Amino acid sequence: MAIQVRLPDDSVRELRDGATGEDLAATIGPRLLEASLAVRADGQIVDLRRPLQDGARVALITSKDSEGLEVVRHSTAHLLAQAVKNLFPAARVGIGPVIEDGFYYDFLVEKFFTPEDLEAIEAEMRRISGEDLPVVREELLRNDAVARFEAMGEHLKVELVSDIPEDQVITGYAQGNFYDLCRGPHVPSTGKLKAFKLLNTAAAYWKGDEKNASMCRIYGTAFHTQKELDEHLKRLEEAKARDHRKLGKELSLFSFHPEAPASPFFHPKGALVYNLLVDFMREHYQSEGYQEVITPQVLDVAMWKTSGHYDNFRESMFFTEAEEREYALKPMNCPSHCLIYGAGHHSYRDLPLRLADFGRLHRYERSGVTHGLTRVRTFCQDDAHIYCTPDQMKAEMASFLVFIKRVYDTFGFEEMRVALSTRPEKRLGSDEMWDEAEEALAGALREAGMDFHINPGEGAFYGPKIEFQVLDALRRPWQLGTLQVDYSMPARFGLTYVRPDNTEGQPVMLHRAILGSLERFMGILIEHCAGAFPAWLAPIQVAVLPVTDRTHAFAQELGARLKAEGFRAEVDLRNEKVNAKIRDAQLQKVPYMLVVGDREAASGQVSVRHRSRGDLGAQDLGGFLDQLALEVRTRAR
RNA sequence: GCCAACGUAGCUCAGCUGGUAGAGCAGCUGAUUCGUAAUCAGCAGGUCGCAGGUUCAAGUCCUGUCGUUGGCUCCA
Repeated sequence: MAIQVRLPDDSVRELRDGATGEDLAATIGPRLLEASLAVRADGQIVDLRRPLQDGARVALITSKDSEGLEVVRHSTAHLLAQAVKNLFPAARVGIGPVIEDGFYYDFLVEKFFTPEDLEAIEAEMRRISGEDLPVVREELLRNDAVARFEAMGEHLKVELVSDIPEDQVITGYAQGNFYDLCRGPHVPSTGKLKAFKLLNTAAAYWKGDEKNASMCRIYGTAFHTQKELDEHLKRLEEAKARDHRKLGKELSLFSFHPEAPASPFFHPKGALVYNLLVDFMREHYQSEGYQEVITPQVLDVAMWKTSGHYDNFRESMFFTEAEEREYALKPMNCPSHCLIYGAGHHSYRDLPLRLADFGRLHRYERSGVTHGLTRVRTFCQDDAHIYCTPDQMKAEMASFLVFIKRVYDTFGFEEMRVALSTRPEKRLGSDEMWDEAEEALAGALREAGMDFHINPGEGAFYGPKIEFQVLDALRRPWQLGTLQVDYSMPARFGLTYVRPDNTEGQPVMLHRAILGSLERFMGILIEHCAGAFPAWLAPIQVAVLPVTDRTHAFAQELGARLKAEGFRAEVDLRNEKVNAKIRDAQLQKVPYMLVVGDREAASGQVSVRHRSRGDLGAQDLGGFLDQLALEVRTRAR
């Protein structure tokens, strides 16, 4: 008996019955056999030593294929578990899946692993890899699996076995003295695993439930080649260098203080950038037909009960009390806007009414979840609510989609990912309302030709939402904007408008933000541009650097001129060499430096240095001013 | 909130097994007048996050607490 398999180049190869991917590789060549990690058979990736089916389309996966990476990472997770069991026999293993940039494995241990432990574990992994142990798959009967893991004392694995559906084949993998419950597939032997690194430890609950035992999670990553691993590690270093918390300190943008945990204090330079971002949005609001409002910080709890926040959002709110009346700090602006809407009569002719608000919001975030500027307890959104008739909703959504694209483009966020979050369990309103709202959003995206995926159950309590993600310079995704449909809040606040036929209708409310939280956006922007803000946002746009104190007067004149022209300039009169002044301006990421010495004082010109383009030579001041003005006005990146 | 780690001068960090706190940068003063990423010298700067405890003696050990970090979970 023989079987036939079809290779990627459509050639057909005949093999003996029961032949495996390994056999196939061997028939093609020893080098391919050596390089093979797994095999893709009819679209599914399986172990190299699994028998192939007659007629299957097969492809051998080697380190050249990106899709083998998951197999490598998963096998490296097993390697990690084996090393841990060798060094810490008392450790009990949990789960060890592949994640976006690597893998992790959870261990139940008495004492948490230290960084030194991690090094020892990694060394042990290298030793085991050097032994090149074969990785052997085995199918198990349910009872045998339970008995086996019980005998090993791996009670967590026993628990996992019982969670496996009845109709599923249970498999285990052995490598040397290590045995693990696993679906696979895996590399054929531990020697295939060479390029890996353990990164850090963290606590995690068994099955992610905080009622369960806390385990020690080890994160690591693995690649096909050392070169790819090194590149990845370099990227991590780069991300660390761009960390907005570090840059925020270095560039004196903001600070944090225990007196107000997780609440940023913006220093003059940070506040400047912050306000420029607000100005930028205001400018767009002008042309997009938004009107700005200002609403209170502290509002009666009764209103939060009306809006539904009290029942659905209470655990994220701050409360206060005066004259025996209970108040809450606003976590959102929407109810206030409903009060404004409700303060007058509205005709269909008045709609859409677009109310924007840069009000400060406070949300109680549990300690431990906060992070720099990206997750804080007080922030401000480029928030707005659009009240419109059901007929107008579509057009409003469409123009918003154009608007948001334009804004992201300004910052160089060219790639956008879109997700539609649908009804959560805890929600207001009827199922029909949710059907309609979800369909409206999906329809708007389809008409705009935007691809999106669905996050089931992730919507806000008052309505479904579109979430807009951008990719930063390091291609890390960040969620910024949102567009939400809300029928509930207008109903709860009894909002109405008069239709052309003089009957009363209920407006639809769209919640929308583009930058999201200004705080968070600033953090993301800092990391995106590595602290080197585009000229229009740079706290200092021009540093004037006199070479000697003979040119101080000329430098000060220049500084005054720049300021008079509306630029943010600083003159460095310190008793330092020009090299030192340049260095400091570079470190502060100042876009332009004007080096002025005797030559410039005599000619009246300026020597321009750009922070990334270097020395641009001498030019007339007028030319420089025009060019900078253009750069600022167009918000060039 | 939970688990773990960390908290020393404005910043970055050193301070081994307990013996009475140190460097570089920044700052101040002076010298130097210099051409595209750090001129030299001197001075000053700390109740070692905070509160207890152990000890003859605590930055160091223990307990509590606050904050930060990495995660869990949640989210803009």
